[in-house]
Amino acid sequence: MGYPREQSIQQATEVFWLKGYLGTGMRDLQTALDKRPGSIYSAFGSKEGLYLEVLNHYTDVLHGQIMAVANSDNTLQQLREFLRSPLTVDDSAAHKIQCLIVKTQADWAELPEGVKNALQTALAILREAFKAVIIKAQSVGELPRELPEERVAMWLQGQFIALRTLATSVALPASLTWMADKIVSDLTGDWAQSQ
Amino acid sequence: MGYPREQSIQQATEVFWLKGYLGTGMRDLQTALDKRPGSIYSAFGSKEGLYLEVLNHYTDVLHGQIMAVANSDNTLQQLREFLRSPLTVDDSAAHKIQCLIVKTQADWAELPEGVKNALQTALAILREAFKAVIIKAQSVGELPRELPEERVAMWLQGQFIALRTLATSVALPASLTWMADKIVSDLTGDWAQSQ
DNA sequence: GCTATATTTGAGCGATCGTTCAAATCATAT
DNA sequence: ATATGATTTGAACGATCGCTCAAATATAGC
Repeated sequence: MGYPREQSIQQATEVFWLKGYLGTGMRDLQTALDKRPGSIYSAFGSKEGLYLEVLNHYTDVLHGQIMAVANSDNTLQQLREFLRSPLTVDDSAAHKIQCLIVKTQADWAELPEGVKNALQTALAILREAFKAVIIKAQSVGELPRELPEERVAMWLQGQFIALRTLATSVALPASLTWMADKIVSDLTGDWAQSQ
Repeated sequence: MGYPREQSIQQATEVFWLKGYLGTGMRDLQTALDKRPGSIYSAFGSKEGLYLEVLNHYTDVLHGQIMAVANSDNTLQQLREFLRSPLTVDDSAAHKIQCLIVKTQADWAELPEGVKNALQTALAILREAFKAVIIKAQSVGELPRELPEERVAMWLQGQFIALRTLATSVALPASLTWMADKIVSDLTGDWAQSQ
């Protein structure tokens, strides 16, 4: 019975993504999964346990997207499209633009210790994927070799966070795609002065 | 009796900033303000009413800081220091790094309508202040006149958000000040290619 | 000192929170 | 068909949520 578990995680992702960790109640999850509390608790242990599986799945998907950029040729072109891809969606899915990790981080002080640790890990994993993009771009000659990869990776993760956060409150897609382009442009910009 | 009201707002700011809107309970506020529920409700009407005053005060302060940059000479130098200023604090005040507006935005789907509107307004006000910085920098010749001011202002707001968000999870101040410098550098970078 | 007004107190309201668990139901093998 | 084990059900627990309001207290004018 492994399949309904995957399905439950996806349905739970919808709810946590829309309402956040604190904002999501077990009764919201019961409705979304169409399961009664006992089933959910026997399958996932707790609200925290279910969220951790949701977060893992979310991180896996995002990690896959970024690594696809890193494994492509013309890395920067793929990065540009990755940054641009989900900036405009219909209103019913608007909540899926914001980064789920950042969204959950906002509740930091009230989160269970396990969730806090998982968020830190997820951020580090994705930062590593961004670093892989930088290194790949260097290896194909699209970026200079002497970049500080760690810092640029953090910077790029910040750009991703900024884009997704702005996209939830700025209703001008043209401005956002312009910004996505500027990010790639700033990556390839003159680095001598900022070393 | 205007003074204790100011004081209450500051104490409430501490709590909302630490715990977020959903994460803050009336009992947290009762403890922080050292007031019983009736007093708080007669002074502010509701949890939402108190939060709105907190948000206004926060926005005023931040707006003042950004406009001080816009009203200075050597605008870009001041901007650089504004971006760098609060990136390293002692752990007990770590929550004050994150932008309170962005933090509250994370609870979007569960917020009262009045709070949602106030957040949108606050973001727009601060974006306008960032635009004033851009225009001032143009007027003193630190930035080219032909910039798309609206978009650059949005981009700069995004950079601010990214810096403050990263600062809550990345424990390397040197990387963050490096990023602050890069932001100013990217502002003055070559713009011909990204138009 | 006394009265009138403003403010604060704190017990407690109904609703919802995450969670539990005995009982009912489903699945499988003989 | 029937017994056995796995799964699901749903009522209900104690705790906490935002909030109310009659009573107690503080303040001000005369």
